[in-house]
Amino acid sequence: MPTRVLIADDQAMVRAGFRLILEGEPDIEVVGEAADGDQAVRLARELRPDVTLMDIRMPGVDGLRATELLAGPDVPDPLHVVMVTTFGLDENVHAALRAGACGFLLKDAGPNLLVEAVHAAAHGEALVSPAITTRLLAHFTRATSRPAPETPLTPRELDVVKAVARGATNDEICRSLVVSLPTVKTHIGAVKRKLGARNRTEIAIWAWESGLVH
Amino acid sequence: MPTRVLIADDQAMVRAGFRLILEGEPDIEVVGEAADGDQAVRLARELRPDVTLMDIRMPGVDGLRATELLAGPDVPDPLHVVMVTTFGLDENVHAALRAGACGFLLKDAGPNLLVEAVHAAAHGEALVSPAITTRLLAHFTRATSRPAPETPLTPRELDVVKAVARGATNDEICRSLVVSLPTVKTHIGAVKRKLGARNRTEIAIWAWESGLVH
DNA sequence: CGCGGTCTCGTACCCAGGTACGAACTCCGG
DNA sequence: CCGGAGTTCGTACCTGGGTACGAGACCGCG
Repeated sequence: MPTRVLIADDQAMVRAGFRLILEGEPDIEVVGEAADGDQAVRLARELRPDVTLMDIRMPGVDGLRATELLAGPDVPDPLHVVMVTTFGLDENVHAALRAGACGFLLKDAGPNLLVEAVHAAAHGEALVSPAITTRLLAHFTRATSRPAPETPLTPRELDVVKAVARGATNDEICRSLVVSLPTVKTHIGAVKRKLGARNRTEIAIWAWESGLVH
Repeated sequence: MPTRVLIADDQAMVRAGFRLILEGEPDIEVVGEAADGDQAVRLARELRPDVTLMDIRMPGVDGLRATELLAGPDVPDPLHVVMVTTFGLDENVHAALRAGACGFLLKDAGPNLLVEAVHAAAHGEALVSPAITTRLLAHFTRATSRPAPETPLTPRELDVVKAVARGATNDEICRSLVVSLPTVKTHIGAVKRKLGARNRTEIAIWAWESGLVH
């Protein structure tokens, strides 16, 4: 059985283009079109397509809200929504992922990627435009690797930093590491010097940025 | 001018398959093959291909180390490396991205994705297999979306939270928001109640987890 | 208009957090 | 064997953070 696709975009030319591309595939069937978010939600609920291609910017209810209604965290059986947009601004990407989208394509992505994204989404998997993936990965690696304090932290200091980054108080730390309170303060003082932090909150921030904790 | 590609995989059949797929494209040229990591590094340095397809598991120097040597953070002019593997274990993905790879494909990805990934990598952009992207996004959204304080924060409280998440002291906050110190304390008190935070560090952590700040 | 929520400010108090010393002990490498 | 680094602990002091009130001003809404 073919993959059933719903196209939601306010521009008729875009819808026609998508339909043309997708109907060239034997195992894809376009089951409907919507011109605004409201229509998209109603049609999607009625047709239950395997994949919904959703433009972000649409009159009335926009694609973001529509996606939330169809694939958001509170929806019982969420649909697979692939966001489509002309520009890949970061806020859009964040918001789209937050809303439950399982893909994010730029309109200049080319027919191949569109088809592949539909196939991936049909299996509940995600495909994202290369340009956006690049930024996503940058985000990911930036958030996952920032080592190098000029003078390295000692093992014990790392223990303290991790605890601070979890929001622990000095009292909790000294009990969890089985040392005295002055010891904890000593370590924290050393860490602050080494990292150039002015208070424990900045230590926690550093730990998060450097991927020491998740 | 065509995109010049180097293929590094210990299995000759896989190399042949890739070559067949890629040479079907008019604007892609396979300039070399390597059967292990050592060979891959030497060939890549000599040929300077636009894109290197690199298997993770290879005899001797593995794909991860080879990628580090070709695209790692300390390399002056890094090459574009796309990792290829049969299974997409998370540790591999992390390590590959850390090593400087700009793409990550599963071998069962299909010809289309392979071609698209090479095109993307040639432009310095990244394409990742849908199955892996799914997990990557899960990772991303898990780390980026934890909203829903039972009672929502007011705009002014959000201002304070952002400042706290930057590591600001109460004194700095009250000067940057042009209010008095007691006002800042009031807001922070309210935020702590709403978020169930025990101190300002936990507020900062919440802000980071919820994607309020980067 | 009256009500509720938000933002603002004040005063007062307490304690956790941070600073500044000094001083043991262990372990390791030159 | 000796020096340095790391870890531990102590005492004393000060500041910033957090709590607990109360209260006035503003604004939107029924």
